[in-house]
Amino acid sequence: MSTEENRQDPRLRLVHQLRAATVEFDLLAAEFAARHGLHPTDLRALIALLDAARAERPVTPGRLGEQLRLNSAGTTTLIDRLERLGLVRRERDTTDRRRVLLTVEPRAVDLGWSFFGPAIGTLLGAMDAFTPAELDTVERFLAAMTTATTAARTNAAHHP
Amino acid sequence: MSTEENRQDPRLRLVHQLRAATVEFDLLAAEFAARHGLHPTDLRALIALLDAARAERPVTPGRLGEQLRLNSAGTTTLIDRLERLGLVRRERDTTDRRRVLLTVEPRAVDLGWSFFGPAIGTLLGAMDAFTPAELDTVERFLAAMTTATTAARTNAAHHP
DNA sequence: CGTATTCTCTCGCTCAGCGAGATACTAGGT
DNA sequence: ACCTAGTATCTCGCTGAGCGAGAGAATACG
Repeated sequence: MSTEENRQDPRLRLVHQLRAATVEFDLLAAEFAARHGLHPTDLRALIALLDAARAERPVTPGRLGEQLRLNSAGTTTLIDRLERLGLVRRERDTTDRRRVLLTVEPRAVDLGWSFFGPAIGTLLGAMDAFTPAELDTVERFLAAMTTATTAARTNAAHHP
Repeated sequence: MSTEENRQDPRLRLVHQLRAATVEFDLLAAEFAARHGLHPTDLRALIALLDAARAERPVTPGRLGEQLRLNSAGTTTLIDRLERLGLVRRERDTTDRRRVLLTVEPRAVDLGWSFFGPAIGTLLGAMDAFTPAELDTVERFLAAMTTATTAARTNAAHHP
């Protein structure tokens, strides 16, 4: 996509590849968002909500806003937006009536699959060129990179 | 980070890992942006500009806006912002005087390295746990995934 | 009970990005 | 030379995402 230099260190080349993949993923997400009149934040929220739904974890506006790094006002607006689009529903928690529980509508699940389904299919297809052992290596690698990135991030956050 | 289910298909698990890595990268970028009073778009622009500078490719507002999917008005505002921060400079192209050429200030390069340098160092360190052959496999894998994602994206774009 | 705490929402504001159009320059035909 | 079409950037006015401050409602805790 961007530069086709003859990089020296294979490890640096990998960092670059990793970033290229990230950029491509983000572009795919942006494409999806734009097509459905969603803002980037809406999509991030939707993904978080679908993840939580699959894990049967209840989600409140507070938790969602925290995860997306929005303040409470922004979170309210976000949920208003998603609710207006019929993607999510607010329900008062019966045990703690200060809280609101967010439930994703079936429409949201369908929407997610309609777009990411084919994309995931393409990815799975491309994985056929690799042996199980190789995929295992890649999985370890990705896990290591994720951990390292998290470490770098929290390091940076604690080191003003 | 999100769900810790016992997924069946290792390939699906990999898709998930890939997404997790992407999310973590984006969070790191957001952390950097927030710390320096940059908007997400500013950071994307800066990365594009630094890439172009390293490849010695000249960048005009038009090209930049195209890459970031901004219209001309938004692009002008973006460059105004970057210029006000002293990260970039506008210069009229002498051969085609309709054009403006953007050059990144040394300050921008320093800024980028001050943050991503340590992060990249952490990533490189984490790669020491893998053999060159393994890293080679991972590189092929990432390239395949990037290509597949691009394909899925342009497919979706052409299939309204 | 009263007081502090927690969770969500409202209000007013700032500013990123959009659409429409202005401006300035270049290219090509005649 | 001139007129027209095309290209690159910028200006203006507007919409709306997200912020800070704080209100309102429910719970926890002394």
